[in-house]
Amino acid sequence: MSVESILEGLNPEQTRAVKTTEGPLLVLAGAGSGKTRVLTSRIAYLIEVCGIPAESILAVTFTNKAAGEMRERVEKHLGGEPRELWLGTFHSVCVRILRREIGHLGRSRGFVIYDEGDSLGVVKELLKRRSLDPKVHDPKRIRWRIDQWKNAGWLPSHLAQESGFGGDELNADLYAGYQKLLADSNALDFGDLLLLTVELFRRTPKVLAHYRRRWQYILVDEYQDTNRVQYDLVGLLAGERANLCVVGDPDQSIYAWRGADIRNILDFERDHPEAAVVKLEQNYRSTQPILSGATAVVKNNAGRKDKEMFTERSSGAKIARFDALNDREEAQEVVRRILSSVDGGASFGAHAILYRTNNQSRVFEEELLKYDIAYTVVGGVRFYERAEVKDALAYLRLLVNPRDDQALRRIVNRPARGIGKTTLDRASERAARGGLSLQEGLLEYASESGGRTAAKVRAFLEWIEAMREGIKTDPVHEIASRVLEESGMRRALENEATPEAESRLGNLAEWVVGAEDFHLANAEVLGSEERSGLEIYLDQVALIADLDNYRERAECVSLMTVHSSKGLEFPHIFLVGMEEGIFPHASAMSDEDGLEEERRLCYVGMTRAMQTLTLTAADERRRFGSVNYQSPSRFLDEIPDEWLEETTSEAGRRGRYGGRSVRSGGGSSLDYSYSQEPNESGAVPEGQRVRHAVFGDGTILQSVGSGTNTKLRIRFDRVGMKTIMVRYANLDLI
DNA sequence: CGGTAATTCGTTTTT
DNA sequence: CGAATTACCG
Repeated sequence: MSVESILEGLNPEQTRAVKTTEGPLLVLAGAGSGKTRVLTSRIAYLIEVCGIPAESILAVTFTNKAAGEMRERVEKHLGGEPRELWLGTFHSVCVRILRREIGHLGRSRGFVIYDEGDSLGVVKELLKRRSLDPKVHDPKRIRWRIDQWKNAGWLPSHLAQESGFGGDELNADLYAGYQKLLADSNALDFGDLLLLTVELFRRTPKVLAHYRRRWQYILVDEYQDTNRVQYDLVGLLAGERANLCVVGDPDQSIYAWRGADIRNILDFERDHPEAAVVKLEQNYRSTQPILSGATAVVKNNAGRKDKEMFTERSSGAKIARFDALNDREEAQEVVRRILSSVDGGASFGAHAILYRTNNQSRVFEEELLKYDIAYTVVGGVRFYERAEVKDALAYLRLLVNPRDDQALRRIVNRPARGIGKTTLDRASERAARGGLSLQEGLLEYASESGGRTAAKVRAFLEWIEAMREGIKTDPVHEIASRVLEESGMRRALENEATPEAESRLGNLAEWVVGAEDFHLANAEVLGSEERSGLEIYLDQVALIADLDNYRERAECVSLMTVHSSKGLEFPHIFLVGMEEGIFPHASAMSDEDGLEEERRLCYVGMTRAMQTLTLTAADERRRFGSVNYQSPSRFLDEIPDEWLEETTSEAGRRGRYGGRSVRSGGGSSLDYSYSQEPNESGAVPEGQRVRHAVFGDGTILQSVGSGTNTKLRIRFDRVGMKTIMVRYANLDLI
């Protein structure tokens, strides 16, 4: 591969960022400025042009998705991915290091990774052992506090030397206890992965020297979102005179709540006085109104590093603003606009609905369902966090690590096998007293007492032991199906015979397929690895965020939080719920820092849009069952009129609300009830001609289901076949 | 012990 | 309002 083809199509600044390979480099890359392109070209340039061996390069991102995208593009440049190149998330890189080196910290290399739920379980267990009332000492808050400490780089052992625990003696003590419990279970939580890697490097200079020598070139993506531990980690690896390239955009720093410190990027030049700085200011994504509108908002932040983005897409629609009466109408209007955009030739997949908080997705989902529009929700209840999938995974975890108390707790009685709370409490007590794992506690209990329950416990433990046969060698999906069969999970769900159970079975089937995909994708590597396929699989799923699995499907509207949308782009963006208290969120409104982060978040959301951007707000919003009165977000006022266009809905004002002027008509409030037409009983004559507000006229072909869940298969003259819920659809008989 | 009824509780954003 | 945890009875 030639220099020319690597640099082809890059603008002068991008080229400079690629070619400045020696010494520290700060790339300030605005939204849509081709940052990923620069990073991947740089890797290709280092390898192909400078002749740097791939193993000397480390590239770190925040999400697996970003890592995957980079990997793909590097492959394209180089015609194959060099195996020795380390390219991954902070967390996955740390896991890889710890799997080799954690012995230096006196820990076992066979550790499991605890997710947030597991970690909360540990806190609860700890409170129980300390006889502390969870009502008084909120487990969630304690877990959060511990997590903050970890993000800030504090271990309990630092307590003596430092004052960072700030008089919070009880929590500091609980933190120590929490770490002890984790260690007893041979488990690490997310924070530990980073924190212990830093600790490892600090305590064993020999190990640090090894990795430092290896990685002569380090690249860090999204540097503005690094927290203290990540900053330390990068600093340790890069050393004094590092070829360290960090890429980021201070305006897109949106993770302060997770410990990210925007100063890491703002102070890069102070940390590395000899650093070169490249600013990428050309936006290749958005039209002028979108870019200008978004920039105008973020410019209201004080202490901002100035940066002037520009675009050559000077034409384009203004930013649309729509004020709805309530959240329902807001959703209806958004869906209506999506449909009309699709009528105009766009695909559903070109549209994304972005909101501040996950719970806002609900109304939009309902509306999309009404019109039978396919959609995907990113985040919310993630696949690997669904109860049944977590259960199944817990079985696998327990097979690998008998000391995984949280996994055992989860599945010991699922499906019900007569080992209930009391038994578990007794076992747990023994475990606490004798310093045993929960499984050992159970064993002790079962061998010391007779009776029916003890027999059941023995049977269960023996079964688990038997299941451990072959887990080192068998393909993951085979172990997975074995667990589903033999544990009785599958049978229990089948016997339930409810739609929920049905969907769970579906999820589990999908899970097994996923495991098989894993096996196939890694088949050639697995034999040569020291660790078993199952172990590697468990590492991987532990670090998967929902976004990582997200594949854009051309026919699907995407729904996600603004946070999740970072790094993505869509031709048409709907940024919804633009109201005080929601966006900016109430919890961030009291201090200036919080407000500025919200503003950056707003900037991130707006700059996802390529062609059109629609901002919506509602006057009334249902929350906790009661109605709240909302006022429009201050961010709306911060967009100059020149780029903004207020629009009203045609269809929304007519017909549906009986021609009432819903806005200025003087307090007539829209009720939430749905039209029940064609009739209440749901008995709809097939062949009946109907008129739909959006789809137009059509003929009913089939009626499925009964009561409020009746669905109609309708062939519309204009848009073809649709399946529609009677309960929701506003149908008129004609 | 296990299922159902009652009550409580909550909403930020996530690797 | 709805999910999730707890209380209670069979």
